[in-house]
Amino acid sequence: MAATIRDVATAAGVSQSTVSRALSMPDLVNPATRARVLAAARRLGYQPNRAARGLITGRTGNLGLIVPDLSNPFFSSVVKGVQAAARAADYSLFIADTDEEATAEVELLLALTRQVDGIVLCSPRTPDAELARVGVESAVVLMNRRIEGRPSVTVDNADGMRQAVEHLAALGHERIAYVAGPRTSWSNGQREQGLHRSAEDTGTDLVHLGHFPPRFEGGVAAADLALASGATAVIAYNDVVALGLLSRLGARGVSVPDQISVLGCDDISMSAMTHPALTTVSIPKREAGRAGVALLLSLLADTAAAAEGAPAPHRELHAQLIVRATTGVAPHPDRRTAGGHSTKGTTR
Amino acid sequence: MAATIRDVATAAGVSQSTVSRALSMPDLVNPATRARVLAAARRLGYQPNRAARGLITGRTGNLGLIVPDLSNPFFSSVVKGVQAAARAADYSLFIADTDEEATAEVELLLALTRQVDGIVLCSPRTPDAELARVGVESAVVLMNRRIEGRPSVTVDNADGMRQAVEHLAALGHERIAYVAGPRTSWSNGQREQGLHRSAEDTGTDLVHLGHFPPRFEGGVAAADLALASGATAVIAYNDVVALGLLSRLGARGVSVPDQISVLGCDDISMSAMTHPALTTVSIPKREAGRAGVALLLSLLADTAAAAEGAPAPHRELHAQLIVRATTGVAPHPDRRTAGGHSTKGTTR
DNA sequence: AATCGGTTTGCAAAGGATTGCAACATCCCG
DNA sequence: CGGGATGTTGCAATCCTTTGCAAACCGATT
Repeated sequence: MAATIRDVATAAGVSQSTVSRALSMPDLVNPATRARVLAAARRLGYQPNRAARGLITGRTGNLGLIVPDLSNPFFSSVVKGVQAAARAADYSLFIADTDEEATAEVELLLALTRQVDGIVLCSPRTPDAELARVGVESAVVLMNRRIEGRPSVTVDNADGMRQAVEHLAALGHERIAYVAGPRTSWSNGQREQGLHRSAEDTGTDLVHLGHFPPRFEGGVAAADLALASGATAVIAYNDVVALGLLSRLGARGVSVPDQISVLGCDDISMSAMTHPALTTVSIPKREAGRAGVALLLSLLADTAAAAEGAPAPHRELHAQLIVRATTGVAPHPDRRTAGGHSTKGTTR
Repeated sequence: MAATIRDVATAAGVSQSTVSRALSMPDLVNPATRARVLAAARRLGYQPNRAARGLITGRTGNLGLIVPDLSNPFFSSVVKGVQAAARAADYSLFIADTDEEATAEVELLLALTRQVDGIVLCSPRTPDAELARVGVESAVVLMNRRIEGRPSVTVDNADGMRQAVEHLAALGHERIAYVAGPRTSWSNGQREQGLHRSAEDTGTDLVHLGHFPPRFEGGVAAADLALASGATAVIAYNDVVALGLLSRLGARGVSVPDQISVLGCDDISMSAMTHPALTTVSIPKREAGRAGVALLLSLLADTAAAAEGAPAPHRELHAQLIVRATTGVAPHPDRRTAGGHSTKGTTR
């Protein structure tokens, strides 16, 4: 069927080795010969057989990506970044979705490892200890999760939250509710810490509202709690949750931002388009994806350095508050109603 | 590093061939031997090298999936269905996103074909003629696109639209606008045809509003045209567009469904959660994904039949109207304002 | 005891590309 | 003109599995 390297060799009147070299180590063959080989290869539509190459090089030319939920717009953006970077480097990409199930992560990791050179593990929900225990042959880059001694790409969530809190404080808000995401989310932990510190620094009250699934319905469920908490502003774990909040608030006839301000995180594309448009802490999703692949490729390039216990590379991206229309000056104090438990400047 | 079949053979005291057979053609080896082999394999953590196997069998054990836009919730649901089915059949899945660019489709198709046994091509934007010209070695199943002689999975869009129009007609609507999706979308064409016919059958006016990108902003842009058209109900190409419509209508202070009814298509998860919840034509997305893989696998199972010009298998799924809160009885005639061009019972 | 049918097993040949090593050619310098 | 350095090319081994074919083995029949 498909042309093999032998066919090209015959057509060009050289040996297989010369063809191989002409294609992958161009400066080792005579320019004239190379031209002949390239011409023959093109004419025959030759494309090296990946399996055969992989067999001898031990490399697959594939990368893997594991995400908690493809239908979460945050992750689909990350996927796009990973995809673009992988394609640019001539790698193919296996994508797997764990449906937010922690057990599936390890399973997929093990299943994938044999077929890829490296894996980007995005926002893993598996506990540190267990994750550390899993030994995989392929290089693994963590995303949105920091574990000592492991390469990773993260976002400065704490700083993002600081920007958010300072913005709200400047608008006169003195009591802010946080709608927490999954307990197993590292990013959520980082955000809580950042909020905690910033609340202390700015002298604002922080109300912590339970853990909610990072989906629209999570926000819907949290809205009533947020209202009852007496907070004049709500920061949501992510934009999807924030949209859920807005929806429920709208349904209850609560005006945003006049009666309550809402602030999201991630900056998914829909956030800019709702009415009113959502104020949010923007995270460079595509960039994170690209950075993850870049890190992975650098790891693959010198496995030597990796084995030698060079410090695990780490890349931290910046988060940026984007002020749109769901945040405004705090309503006059006597408009607020009390309720919800709170502690001055603490997360719980 | 990893154990090879030789290691297992040595450990079990048999030849490589016996190991191979014990694992993949169990009834060809003596039960006692098989047990010994299996034990050794497990002990050594042996897993066959996919590249080596692929080299000789000519199969990769991989499937490919090409979709226009991963961040469109419709497609991420399809992806989940495909993913689940592929995993269940012990295939790995390459996923590629074309960013709604038709040229990328053929490119990806060609790049992927060498590394997979089969490809699900979802909602391709490439014209029929060009698509027919591309010869790929791997089996290809079309999804949301019907081309004579090619295996495909589709949804009965026309029937879905019929349900939508009949629902609106029953509510007293006499003038319905359709916000069209991409010109290159086959589904969009099917929906237009279905609408056309149903409009004639029910004797309602149909206003065709240009082609819009199948995204939120498409709906935002279309909303003003819809209002100006004098229609009392709008059917959107898909839910995302419908959400855009709702957003803009809300911003303009138009009440849904009192002043105008809105109807989407796809039934993405967010549609059930907006306020008011979106009436929509539900499409079995996951099921479509599963069906695509099933078709692909059946094709792979008997390539003989395929070569013999057996009729290309086709599977058509049913669409189902889900009435929620964005459709209501038509406003009293004199409330309406004229405008927009229309033709009784036609699509253009 | 030789033969036969049926299982079970091993040998060895693919499959397509990469790569260490050796061979050869060429050229410069002494 | 010989020797060494440099630049090109080919040979052949290697990666790990699968599989056609033949050998070995078994009990049973003639």
